Amino acid sequence: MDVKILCLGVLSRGEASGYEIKKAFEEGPFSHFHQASFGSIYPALNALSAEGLVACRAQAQEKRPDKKIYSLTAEGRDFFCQALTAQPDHDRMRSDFLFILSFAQFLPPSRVAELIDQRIAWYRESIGRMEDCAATMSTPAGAAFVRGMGLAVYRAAAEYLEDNRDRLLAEVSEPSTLVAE
Amino acid sequence: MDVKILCLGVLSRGEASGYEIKKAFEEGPFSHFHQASFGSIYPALNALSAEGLVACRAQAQEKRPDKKIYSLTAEGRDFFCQALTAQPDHDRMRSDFLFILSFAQFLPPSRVAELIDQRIAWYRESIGRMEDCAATMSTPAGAAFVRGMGLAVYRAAAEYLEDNRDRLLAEVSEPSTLVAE
DNA sequence: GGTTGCATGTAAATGGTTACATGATTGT
DNA sequence: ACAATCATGTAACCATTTACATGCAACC
Repeated sequence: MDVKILCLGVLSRGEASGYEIKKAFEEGPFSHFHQASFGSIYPALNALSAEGLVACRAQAQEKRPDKKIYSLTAEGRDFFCQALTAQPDHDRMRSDFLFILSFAQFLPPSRVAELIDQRIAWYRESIGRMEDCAATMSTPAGAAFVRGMGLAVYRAAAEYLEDNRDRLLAEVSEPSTLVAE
Repeated sequence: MDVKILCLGVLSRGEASGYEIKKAFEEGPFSHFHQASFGSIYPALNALSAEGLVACRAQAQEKRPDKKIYSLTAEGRDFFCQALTAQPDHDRMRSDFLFILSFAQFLPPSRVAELIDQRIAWYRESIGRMEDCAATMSTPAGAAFVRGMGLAVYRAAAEYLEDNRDRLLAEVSEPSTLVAE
């Protein structure tokens, strides 16, 4: 499942420029489970164009580069639907936050507190954004379901951090309690 | 935060071979938020050895290649602790499952059901393994905290899928309900 | 007789990010 | 004055995965 398929997915929801596709991965409905940079999106769009899976229409703009608005062709839609039937790869997650935190005993407790507090704030902010998005935009059933799952997971993560923060701090501050029992 | 640091992290919990380090990412305490393959672990270990951050002791084995058991040196431990103080990168997650599911309306409902059921089974299995792991092994405070967070998140994900599965299936089976309201 | 587990390693290919190049407009 | 937003694109670089190479033992 490469960037080309991801672009087709964004375009299946309506025409868009490369710039707008990037935003879909940065802030939009895909932001919490996929990402792509300009350096991969623009070449992907050119390749898709060459393969006839997307159509490109240049919209002239004053004092800016032409905005290239891409849309799915019939072949592109078929290709995308077929790609969706493939068995999904395992999720890949890499969290330096969790890695670092799993060695909390090697860090000063104040740093552990800071890391957790930063992360809680980040989750709360993301949750807020996703709720706004849910309230504002009408979303197809699948996307709404996935957003709901993202919300459920982020809420669980934030709650866990809030509920267990102080316990961890106590444990890393007084390691004797662990050894004593 | 590259594979070298990840290896140092595993080794900070005790000496291990490359093969055992791989297992830590496959089944062990890091499996739900990081991964690494042999092709990256073995070169990383050689580089760390050359830099003096790990020591290597070959354990002869009959009819098998020597098992190379690595352990942290004092410099390795310092280096690792310093690396932990860096501000963690943003988590990167890529989930083809969520991507595909967000286009559920393009798939046959039976396939949507299958995808969700597979995923629920996967979460339940992972949760079981993590609970066993928690019951069996004594873990440092940080690692226990992180595992608890993994459990909380996986449970929330599995529950969401269980609770909302049928609603999504109804929506993708009768799209008229969405349009009608 | 085939797969899985143990055990290490290399080379090629992949797939992607980062940095660069360009440039006007709007906001602080 | 400086940063951010809009807008596209390329090239160099990077890290990692995949496939290959080797080989025995145990299990089914």
